[in-house]
Amino acid sequence: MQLQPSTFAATAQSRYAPPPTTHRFPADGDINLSGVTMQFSRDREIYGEREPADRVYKVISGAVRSFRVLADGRRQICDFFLPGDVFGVEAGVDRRASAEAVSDTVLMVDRRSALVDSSDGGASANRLWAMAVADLQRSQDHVLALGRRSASERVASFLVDLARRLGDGASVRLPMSRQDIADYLGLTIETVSRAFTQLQGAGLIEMTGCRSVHFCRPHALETLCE
Amino acid sequence: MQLQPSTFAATAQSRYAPPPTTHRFPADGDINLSGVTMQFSRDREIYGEREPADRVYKVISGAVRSFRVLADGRRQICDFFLPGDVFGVEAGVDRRASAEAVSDTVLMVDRRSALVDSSDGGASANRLWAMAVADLQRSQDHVLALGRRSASERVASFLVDLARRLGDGASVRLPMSRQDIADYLGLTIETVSRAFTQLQGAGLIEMTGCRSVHFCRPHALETLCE
DNA sequence: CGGGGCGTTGAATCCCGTCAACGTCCGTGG
DNA sequence: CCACGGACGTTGACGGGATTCAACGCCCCG
Repeated sequence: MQLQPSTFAATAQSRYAPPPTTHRFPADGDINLSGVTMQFSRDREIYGEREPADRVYKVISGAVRSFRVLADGRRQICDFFLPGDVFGVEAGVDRRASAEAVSDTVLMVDRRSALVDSSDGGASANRLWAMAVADLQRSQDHVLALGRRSASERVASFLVDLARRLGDGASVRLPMSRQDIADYLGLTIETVSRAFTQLQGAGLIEMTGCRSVHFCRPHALETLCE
Repeated sequence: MQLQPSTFAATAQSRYAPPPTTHRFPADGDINLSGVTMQFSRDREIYGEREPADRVYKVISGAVRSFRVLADGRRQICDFFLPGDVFGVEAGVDRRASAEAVSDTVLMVDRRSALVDSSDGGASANRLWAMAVADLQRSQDHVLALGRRSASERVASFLVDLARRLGDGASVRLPMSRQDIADYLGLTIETVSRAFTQLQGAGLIEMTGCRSVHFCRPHALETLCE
């Protein structure tokens, strides 16, 4: 991991670049990081598998994917991190996944020890525990989707989750490509694309641009997710 | 949740009942529970979804499945807990999954508060955090398997994982039914069965009884898992 | 001997993956 | 200005792996 130039590289195409979003509700706002910010241009690696897990991050703007790859190149995205999310704490001594910037991204970085060895009588340790439990619950939702949902149901629950985290409840702007969505949902880009058109055909969503989704019947969409 | 009679019900068929196994390595032995033991006969509920998460458990003998079900009855097993494992800590105020005894099972139970509000300056909170992180890593392995592995690969990695936890490295005795395995791996019982015969046909395993697996080429089996 | 629980096997079906073609948008450069 | 190329997304045709539906075998037990 190294410092990036302070201006983004030209890899970001304006067509796909989302308007800069900043989390309105500082859900993890009580986590104080040192205030050092770093910028990562699209597809830039933040950390790699098996590297020492000595830093923690908070997303200021942009988006991050955490993933693992099998020996033959199959990739599984474990989670996306969005503005306001803290990540990099969910590890032992070494990383078990890689992390990359989905789009041009600004992160706040701190040494992990700043969170771990605090002398506040266990309060911060409790906070770390709560964060790990929240990550675990997200991961188990993921397991449920991958194990027991159809392609369209996976896409629907993905959209609902994304809308809760950065949408206004009626629409979302997707920060990631179809390939990223496919690798998160255990599908292929073609199947993801077909699921979108299928949900649109059912009158559940409307695509206003391939990265912008409007929810026509939010309740019906949530019903698909159990 | 209520106390079970001290003798097991007759639901356990001797044919499938594994020999009582007790973890030889007390991996979580530093977690001191109160010493109250409870017995659960096969398929008995330990706790249900949405119940208050006020107790923690440690498996003494037997096995436990943690699972969630969709509205239409599809079931996804999130994890199995084996002798030595501590579970029930991985929750917020309410349970997000149900837990049942896979076979006749003995648990040690304690109030969750006994672990959480300790006054040891955060040492126990750190231990809780480490446990949650370990659960998270297991869950992410699960995500990888469900998202990007074929049926045979899932069964292979399941066997390898199980052998590491309660086998002797060369063979395992499965505590759970084909239906449980299927619901853990996101498959059907028929597909699981075919994967077993396929692995056997490839000379990787040998079935000595449908609940007993011998590893003919352990290294080749692990290679299948990445 | 008959019945039920559990597991295996076979045949047909279906959903998703694979392969390919095409469309769109954007940037580049003649 | 338009031609060209590349990245990304969509759609269609086809094939394959998993599911579905069904039959059968095994074992235990009444």
